[in-house]
Amino acid sequence: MTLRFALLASLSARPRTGYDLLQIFDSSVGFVWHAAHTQIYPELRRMEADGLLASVEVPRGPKAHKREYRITDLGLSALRQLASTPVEPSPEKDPYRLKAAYLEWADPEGARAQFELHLAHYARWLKQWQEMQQRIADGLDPVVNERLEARPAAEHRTIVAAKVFAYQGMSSRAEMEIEWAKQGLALLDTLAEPQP
Amino acid sequence: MTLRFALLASLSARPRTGYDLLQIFDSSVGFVWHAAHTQIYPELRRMEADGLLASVEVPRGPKAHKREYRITDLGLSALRQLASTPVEPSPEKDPYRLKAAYLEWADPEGARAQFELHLAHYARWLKQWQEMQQRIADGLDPVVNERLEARPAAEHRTIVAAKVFAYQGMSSRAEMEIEWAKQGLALLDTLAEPQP
DNA sequence: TGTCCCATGTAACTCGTTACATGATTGT
DNA sequence: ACAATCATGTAACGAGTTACATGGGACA
Repeated sequence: MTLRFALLASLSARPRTGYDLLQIFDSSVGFVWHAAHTQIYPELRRMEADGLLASVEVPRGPKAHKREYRITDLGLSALRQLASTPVEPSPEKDPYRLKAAYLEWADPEGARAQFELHLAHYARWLKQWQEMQQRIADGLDPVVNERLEARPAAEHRTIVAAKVFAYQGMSSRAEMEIEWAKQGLALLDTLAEPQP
Repeated sequence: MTLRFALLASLSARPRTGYDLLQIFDSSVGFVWHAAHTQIYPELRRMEADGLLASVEVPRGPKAHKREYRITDLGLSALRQLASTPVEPSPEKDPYRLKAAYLEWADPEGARAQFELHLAHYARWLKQWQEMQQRIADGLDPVVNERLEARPAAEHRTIVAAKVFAYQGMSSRAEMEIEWAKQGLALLDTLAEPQP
């Protein structure tokens, strides 16, 4: 259902091909919800079968085609419904904390490497998310700008605020993860010291 | 693989039945990695087939039985291997931030209800995780204590520190989520005000 | 005798990943 | 000519959820 929501939301700005959506899932939206082409293409066809999308074949060069999907009225109401229905957060499944809980079974180098990977990963993404947040706030993100053009001016404030708020949340998460990984490395140092 | 890790780790303290593990997955370990009985029972059988576990049938009453699993040497080395091998964090899939990014499609009450649910959920769990952390630090958690009894005293410091550190991470996550949800509610208030 | 709790299962389905494939177009 | 990019697909598998099912044991 979440992929569906992401696709409906992306297509609510303007019609796009599966490939266009793939690009978006490798950048903006994909910074929050990743999906592979092997999942996107079949899902688009299913959504069309369900009446949420409609598609046209667009020629490209003399022989090739691409298929462009637009959201239908049914799709729009599905999007509004998904967006408006609160969902109970699911039971936690946190692979990093789980692994950390059984740290005693790891050799020290393995444990250290894990925290360092964790740190590097979230440091890298923190940068991405912060840049994205800045870009949107400055009105420089092309995907968001396309959306603004398609929507009435009265909505612009909300649209920008929502996107900035989402990426801000991603950044907070990253900062928390970085802090935690640093504490993990510090913990390994203490555990390496001989006991008093 | 993560469920396997969780099961191996749980069984490294002492032999247990599927039902025992279920209890644990409804409390301690399950506060970090949730799993249902429909997933646990078949996985235990597969792990036995793979030689990671061995089981015996234990009578209970005159007619009924239960099956108790213990970790084998192969299982122990699999556990050590899983614990020691660093894993690259996966691409982000964050349903909360995704939904927030398209807040403009939600009706205001729906959006508010979502943030309130989010807040209540993580407030509830923050309490659980903090209590668990305290209980372990104070040597009062029965599951951790069983583990300590089964392992040499030299490891005790590491075992307790790892568990406390994991639950500390869960708490940090919860605090971040609570803060974010509060900002979301505040954002909805600003958006409800008329523009200057 | 009824109601929990103990204890374990199957089957169908959804979601997501990985591997394998194909062919046209654009630019150097 | 070749490489990179555009564009889309299938198939097998693994992980996880939901629904459906069953039966014994303990205690009031």
